[in-house]
Amino acid sequence: MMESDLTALDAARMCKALGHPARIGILRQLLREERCICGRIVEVLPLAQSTVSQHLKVLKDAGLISGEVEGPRTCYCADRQRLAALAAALSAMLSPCREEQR
Amino acid sequence: MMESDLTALDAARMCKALGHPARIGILRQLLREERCICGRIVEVLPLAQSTVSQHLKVLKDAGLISGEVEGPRTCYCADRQRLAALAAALSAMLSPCREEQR
DNA sequence: ATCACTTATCGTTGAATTACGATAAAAACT
DNA sequence: AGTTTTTATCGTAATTCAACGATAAGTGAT
Repeated sequence: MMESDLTALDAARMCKALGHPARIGILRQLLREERCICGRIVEVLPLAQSTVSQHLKVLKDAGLISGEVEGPRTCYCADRQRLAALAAALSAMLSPCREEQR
Repeated sequence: MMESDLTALDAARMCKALGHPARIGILRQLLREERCICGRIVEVLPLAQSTVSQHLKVLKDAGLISGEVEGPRTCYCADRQRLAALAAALSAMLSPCREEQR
């Protein structure tokens, strides 16, 4: 047992965070390059730095990415485990015989 | 090959639709009872009929449920295939060796 | 034809989201 | 100390969302 089940609320929070093309793009980029500084993402996306920073915050608050300060910059990483948990939770919704989830 | 790949935009649209606890609840209910009339969902959720109807529309526009009129009522069904496609798309994001998606 | 029932839509309100530029804050360099 | 670099935060405007009650529109029964 992995104890990574999500509550419906947690799943909703994550989905909400993923519910914007820019944030999907950021997550993609983070998965592609493993580690990314904010500025790198700003390079890739057609958005202002402040906007990207806000999107990063949303993703972080949802637990989909982590960011650690490294000197003057902040290095972001995708949380693959959490993303996997979300995918699993959606799949689990489909299986007919599942125990009640909170 | 199943040709059910999602564009990032489509995935974002679906996630956005799932990004509200009420809509997760509606989808759950629909998966539990297979077919549900709008009124049935109104019974289960603590929301006004008009609000539920709106949420149903959002889910339908995202392609996560379908609804067909049956006389005076409308019968809704979860689109398991689409939900599975979303779960698969999220999982696919995690696998390192994947072809470019649009 | 009228009535009851069911659901979608309209109109409205308040709250949240999205985007941006400007600014602040922290670290590294000269 | 001052400058540069990098990022988070603030303030703001425009848009969208969420919720509700009221209403309309459709069907079926009396």
